[in-house]
Amino acid sequence: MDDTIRSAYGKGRLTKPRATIAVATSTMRGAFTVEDLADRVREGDPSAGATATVYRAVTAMESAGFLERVGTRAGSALYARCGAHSHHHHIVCDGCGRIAHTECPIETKVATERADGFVITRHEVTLYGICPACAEKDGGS
Amino acid sequence: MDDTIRSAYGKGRLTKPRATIAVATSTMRGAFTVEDLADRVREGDPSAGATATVYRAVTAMESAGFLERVGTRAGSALYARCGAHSHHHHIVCDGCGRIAHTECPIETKVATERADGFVITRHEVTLYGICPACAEKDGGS
DNA sequence: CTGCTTGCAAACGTTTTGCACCAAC
DNA sequence: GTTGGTGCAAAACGTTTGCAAGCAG
Repeated sequence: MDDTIRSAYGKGRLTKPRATIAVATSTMRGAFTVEDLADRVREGDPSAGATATVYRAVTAMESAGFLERVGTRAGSALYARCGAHSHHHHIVCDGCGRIAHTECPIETKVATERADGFVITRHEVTLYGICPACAEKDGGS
Repeated sequence: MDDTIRSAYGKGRLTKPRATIAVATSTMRGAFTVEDLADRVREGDPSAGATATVYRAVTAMESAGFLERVGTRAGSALYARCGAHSHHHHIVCDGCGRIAHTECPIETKVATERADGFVITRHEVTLYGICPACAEKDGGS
């Protein structure tokens, strides 16, 4: 766990606020916004978690491959920790933010070669839905 | 062409600014941001094209199915006119914004049924790349 | 006439940045 | 001691909204 936190920022420095922020990511149940994460950080340590710091930490963790941007909700970017999987995409629960992974639905040749003469360099695929827990909670409604 | 413009806003009113804005959409070569469109509108009629008006017009045209949101670039929403195709997705050129269409790569059963127990309600798929023209322009570089 | 649309400006929420201070290496 | 990280506040960004005036239907 400790080495996990150390890896969160790649070769960046591991300061106390950064450690707190990295730990906070593991307490988030699924996808979260930067503000969600900042709130969680402040719960444990009100002196830490300045918004700007959390934004910078999230950017650093994303660069290090520790976090992934998994979608958007109400104009805010959603992030999540999802280990070192290979190329994949995400299913984000509109109810609770829980995420699941899916394999890339785009055939390799389409994704990296040509489509209509375009050379595809990257793609974004995000699915949104309702997770089993939220489906059960909402029940018949 | 005239009836095309009339259809742009569905049953909304067709005012002069709105007509100008609708015409401007057809002069855009591919995907464009709202600000891009507003600039184009102002080129022809500096008195028209207040940012708020263009935003409202774009929203109205999107509701009417005349425009589609096709992706994101540098934090701004990208829109494009793409006729009345059925369900499809877009390939956006990172060079010039030109777009192409692709069929949905997500099998229907995955897209609308279940994946990891999630009930998928919607999905976003956008490909980014370089169009043939931009590839040629950049040439050997 | 009615009420949708306009333009302006101000508000909004998210994210970024300038700066002086401080702590990790 | 050098460099990168922190916190604050302010700015930047795209976008939305309140309002009085205007024009389409």
